[in-house]
Order: sequence, then C-alpha cells, then structure tokens
Amino acid sequence: MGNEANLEPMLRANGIARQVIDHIGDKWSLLVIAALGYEAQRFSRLKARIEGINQRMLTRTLRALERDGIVERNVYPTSPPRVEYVLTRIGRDLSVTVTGLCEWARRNLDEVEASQRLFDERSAKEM
Amino acid sequence: MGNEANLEPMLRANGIARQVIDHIGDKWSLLVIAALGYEAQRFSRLKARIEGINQRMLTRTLRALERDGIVERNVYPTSPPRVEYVLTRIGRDLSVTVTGLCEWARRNLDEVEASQRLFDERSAKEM
DNA sequence: CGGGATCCGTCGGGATACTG
DNA sequence: CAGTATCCCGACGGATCCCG
Repeated sequence: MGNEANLEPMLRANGIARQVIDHIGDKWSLLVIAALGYEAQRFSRLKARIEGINQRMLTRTLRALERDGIVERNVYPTSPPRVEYVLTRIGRDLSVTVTGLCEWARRNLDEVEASQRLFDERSAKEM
Repeated sequence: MGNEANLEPMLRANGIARQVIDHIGDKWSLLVIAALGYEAQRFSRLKARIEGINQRMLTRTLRALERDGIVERNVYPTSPPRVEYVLTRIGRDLSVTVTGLCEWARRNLDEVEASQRLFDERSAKEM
C-alpha cells in the first residue's frame, strides 16, 4: 500500500475523495450530519427531523458514522431508555464543509435546474 | 425568507443536502471534479487520471455533470476527434468545497481508521 | 423508546464488445 | 479517440415484524 508521494497530486486527491465518498456518500449520511448540528439529539428527534428516513436506515447510518468516529452515541439507562447522539470533534469539523456544500447548492440550485432543462430540451430535439 | 426562526432550520438543510447528494453523491462525480481541476482535459487524460474508472462510467458521470451545468463539453471535429471537458463557473465554485472535503479526509483519515478498528474490536468482543 | 432480524426489490455500476 | 449497447450482479435501501 506504499504510495509514492511524487505522483500527480490528483492521484492522491483521488484516493482521498474515494475515502470521503465511502464514508458520507450514501443516501442519508449528509442529512444526518446536517440534522445533528451542534447539540446532542435523541433518536426519535432525529427521525422526526429527517424527512423520509425510517428507523432501520437511521440506525444503520448512525452506526456507520459512529464507527467512523464522526458521531458519538450516549446511552442513559433510564426508563424508558434514552439514547443521544452528538457530533464528535472531527464530526463538527466535517459538518463545516458539509454546510459549505449545502450553501453551494443553495447558491446554484436555480442555475443547475435551468441547465438541466436546457440539456433535456436539446436531447429531445435530436430524437 | 420568513423570519420564523422557529421552523427547524434543519428541514431546509434537509432538502438542500438531498440536492447535493443527488448531483454528486454517486461513486465517481467527486473524483471527476477533483481530476478536472482548473484546466480543460481530454477524455483519455481523465480516464488515465482516475484510477479504476472505465469508459462507460466516465462518460455517464461527465454527461450527468454536464447536464447539471457543472462541466462544459467542447468538441473539436478534427481527426481524430478531440473532446475536452472543463469546469464551469459553478463547477469551479463547487470544486472549492470538494477540495475542503478532501482536506477534511486528509486531516482526519488516521483518526477515522483508528476509530473503525476500535469499534470493530468492541463489536467482536460481544460475540 | 430504540433498536435488531428478515425478506425482497431496484438500480448503480462493472465487464465486454461494437461503432464512427 | 470517444462513445454506445448489452448483460448481469450485488449492495443499498424500503417494508414489516419482533424484542428488551
């Protein structure tokens, strides 16, 4: 696995980007990170906040993020049981760039959609 | 927008994050954006730069990015045909945050992997 | 309340071969 | 060189039921 540091910088960015996608490129991770924000949140709260997710996918996503050290899970053995999730240090760090992505989308969504319509119209004409 | 600061801000972030993932959440988009950088690149160059991609997936990814207005496609009808791809304005804008993601990964990859090992060991013990 | 277990569909994406 | 056309598989993810 030894990487030569001198190969094109893109090759390294390549592997790095791979890692990013492997960790947060699935359907729900970004949403969970965004929904967590900076305060600890209970499972049911998260589920309510994230439109369209079900228990299973929320559990799986949280487990994966916990495994990556992005989310911390705290169980309080009260009755009824109470489980809270909170972003770790690197999780909060990540959420900053995630926010950057969301802002990009907010800034450019209109333009993206306009581009799509144009593209689709041109595609239709050729048929 | 409405100054009802009380409507959970997350609900909006929710939809926005959805958009982001729908556009660049697949396996190759981030890699293509990173590989494009700031100069126009030919198809074959990109293919060589992005380890593990094949023609079909590179074509599909480029088409999707072109449709979103993130990548511009320029055909020079020489012989042999020559096709160059370049990031658009919003594409370059996006690539900034993509770079941010990659830097996050570079900074924290060690910690993420350590966390994974810990998590996996603990999981194994319980069985 | 916060999960785990199971069943099952779909679709992303890989391999390969062909075309202009 | 750049792109299209088929075939096909496995994982991602949804629904549902059950548990401590």
